[in-house]
Amino acid sequence: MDRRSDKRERIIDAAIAVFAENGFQASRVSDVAKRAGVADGTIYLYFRNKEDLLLSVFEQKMDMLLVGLEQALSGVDDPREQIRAFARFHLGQVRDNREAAEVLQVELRQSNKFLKEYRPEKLWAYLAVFARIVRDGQARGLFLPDVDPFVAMWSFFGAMDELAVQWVLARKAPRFPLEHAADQIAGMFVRGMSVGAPGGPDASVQSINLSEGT
Amino acid sequence: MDRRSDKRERIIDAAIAVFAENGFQASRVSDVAKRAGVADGTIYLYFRNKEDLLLSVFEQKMDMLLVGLEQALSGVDDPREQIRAFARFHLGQVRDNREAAEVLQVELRQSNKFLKEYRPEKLWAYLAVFARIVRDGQARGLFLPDVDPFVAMWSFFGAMDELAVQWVLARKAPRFPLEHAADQIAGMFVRGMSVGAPGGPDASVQSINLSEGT
Amino acid sequence: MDRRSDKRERIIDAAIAVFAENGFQASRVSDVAKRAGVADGTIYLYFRNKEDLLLSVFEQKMDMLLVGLEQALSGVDDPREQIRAFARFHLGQVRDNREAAEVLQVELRQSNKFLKEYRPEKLWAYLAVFARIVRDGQARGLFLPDVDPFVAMWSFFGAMDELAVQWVLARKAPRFPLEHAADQIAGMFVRGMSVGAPGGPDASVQSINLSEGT
Amino acid sequence: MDRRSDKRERIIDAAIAVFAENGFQASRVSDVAKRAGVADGTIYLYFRNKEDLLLSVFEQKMDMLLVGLEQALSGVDDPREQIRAFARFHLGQVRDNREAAEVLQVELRQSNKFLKEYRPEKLWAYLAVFARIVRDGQARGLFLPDVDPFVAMWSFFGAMDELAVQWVLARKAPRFPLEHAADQIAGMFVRGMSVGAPGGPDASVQSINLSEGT
DNA sequence: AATGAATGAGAGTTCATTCAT
DNA sequence: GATGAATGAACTCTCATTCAT
Repeated sequence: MDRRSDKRERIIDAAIAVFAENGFQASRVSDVAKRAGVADGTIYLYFRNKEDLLLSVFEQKMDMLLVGLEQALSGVDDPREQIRAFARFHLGQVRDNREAAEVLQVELRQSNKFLKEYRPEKLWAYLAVFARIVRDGQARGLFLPDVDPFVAMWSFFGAMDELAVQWVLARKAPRFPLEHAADQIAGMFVRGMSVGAPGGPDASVQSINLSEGT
Repeated sequence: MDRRSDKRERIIDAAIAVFAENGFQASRVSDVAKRAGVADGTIYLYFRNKEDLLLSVFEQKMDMLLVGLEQALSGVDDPREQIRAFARFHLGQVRDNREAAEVLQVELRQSNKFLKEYRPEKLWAYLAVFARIVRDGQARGLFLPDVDPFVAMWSFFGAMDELAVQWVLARKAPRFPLEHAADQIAGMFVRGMSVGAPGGPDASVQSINLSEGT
Repeated sequence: MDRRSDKRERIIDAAIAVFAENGFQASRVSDVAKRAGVADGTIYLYFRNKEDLLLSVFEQKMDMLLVGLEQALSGVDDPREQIRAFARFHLGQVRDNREAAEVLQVELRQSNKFLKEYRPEKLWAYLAVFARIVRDGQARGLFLPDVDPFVAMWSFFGAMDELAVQWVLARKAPRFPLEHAADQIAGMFVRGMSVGAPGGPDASVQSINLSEGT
Repeated sequence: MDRRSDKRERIIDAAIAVFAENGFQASRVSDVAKRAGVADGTIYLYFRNKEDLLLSVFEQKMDMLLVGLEQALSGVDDPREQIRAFARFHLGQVRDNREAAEVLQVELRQSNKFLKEYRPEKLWAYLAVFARIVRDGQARGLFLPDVDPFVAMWSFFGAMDELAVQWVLARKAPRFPLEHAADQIAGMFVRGMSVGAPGGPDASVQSINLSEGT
């Protein structure tokens, strides 16, 4: 099992590199095998098929993300700070693991199965952390009770993901600093959810905030 | 030219329907042709290849979006209201053109060319409207000067896009109301950018805004 | 009919140029039409199909060759001189009409119909001139009676044709002088057919050459 | 490697049969595969594409020709006899391997790549044997020094080739005996190159032949 | 006569996956 | 477990030809 997991790991690493370089569709299983130093058929001893290999990359990286996120948030108590830490952690991972990020951000979307059939429960678990922070902040009276944690969670992820995609796609142009994006996004959502925030003229959602001043 | 553009339109409409039903990869050009009521070869009189057909769907729909957006924003003066109108318009379009949205949200992302080579200038023009609103609001003293319009623009789009994807992908589950998501997202960003917003404990970005009023 | 033949001519000329540049198979009828300045469909008012167009090029050029050959041989009486004049004329045409030669030498062979079904009667007429010269020489006692005019005719044509192909194919390399080849070939066949020629040690064919010796 | 080369051979043999029957263009790769008893895709494990398969037929047959030619000439010393043996061998091969000859004589010529890009080095090696014989004969004083071995070589090949084509193409008509053609061609070239041959009246090339006459 | 938009048949090739060794 | 040769299904695209105008 030691050798087994070793070979499995090598195949996943090879897949990340190959998929990041050519894209999922354009990558050949035989290229992954060659890069991993195994025979084509060996891939199928560890993965059901090509798509399963891609999903396994996803699962493995999400496991790492989940563990890393817990560490990044441990010791941070204030929900507003947790949001900032979340954004910094997530985009820091994108920056530090560009190939893996490229596969997750871009290539994963090329899998029909991923988009239409697969239930990315590990992504949900990852984002559930954000929803929990929101509810926590609401319970503490820091965040507006009208904020829908479900919508906020996907919005936050969508914002980070889109910036990550733009950063990854900026192949040759000088990439903008992801830390800056992380702080901007975190600031936006923290202010956007915080009690005491001013709304627009007819900000019905924030009806509660009318009496609040600066 | 009348007949030409007529036929081109029919092919694009057929492509949207077929791609939405089967997915881009699984769709055969001959199916699109059959649905459009033309011969296979005719497709290639109007589009370079299958992928060009997909990208043309994108271009055509973005043209419609741009025109619609201008209308939706015309007569709205307050930047905060403009953001709300933007969100409602965008997600309203997703709701009212589910097939097209499915193609743009899901299938388009599976095109390597789109992701890696194509420069979606019409999308940039669309989003530039948001950046302009942000700058306008900053000029009027309504929005925090520290907000980066570039990051805000992509965050806003990412948030809406992610919600749209989740809505489109919720094939069988009861879809949540997109109007609700639109208002939530708009409120989040309006509050998140507005002067007078409270920040977190060490909200360095907004430190400047303490003395700013509406 | 004046305009007709004018347009027909323009199409044939365009076909020669296009076929010489791209090869017959790779040439598109629409390219010939474009070069001739007519619509695609117009081609089919003058030629049954693409292959008929190629064969028409052949026929037209063979007509010109036949006329030219008669002129080149007129006034030449000695069969040995006629052979020399034939070779010079033929390879001179190749040199002076490289595009047409290229089509005849190379592209024509890409037509299955030409090779397998078409009976190139004009080529036979052209070569019959050579056979006639041979028989004339034999009647005059200049050429060996054992020489088979049929074999000699095709050998002569094959030799010239092969040299022409090599000259045409030598696209970039400095082409060798065709006049030299013409004289060499003519000399070879004249000597090879002439009475009094020495044969090999057991030259059974030339049993007549009693005086042969090394 | 045994099995590999075995399968490669089977595919080439199948290709010869199929190409000879239907012509190269009209033959389907799947037909070759079926005849060889392999799957379509297997063809592409041994050959880059359909055209490469055709060129490989050429290479393989040329290898066989080269070996056979050496054998046919071994033990023959007199250059005049060698030329006769060459012609007999070559046309004997055409007669004994009609299908292969048909492919080489007719179908190969329809390949643009063969005609315009491919450098048929094996053909050159084959013909170089002829040029060597000529030079040998000249060195021995048997052949006229004015004969250009390059032109003679291509002329000889062109003559044999043309006769072979005519023989192959005479699908229904009773084929003429190739042995007769071989002897005729050999006799023609031997006499045409031999010292002591009579020339035409102004046979400048043969200035050496002072004693010409009947 | 001339046009050129429309037709639609047709096959080479790739590559994920299997399975005998 | 590991191999890698063999499989074979699947589909885009081209372009000669037609025919309504």
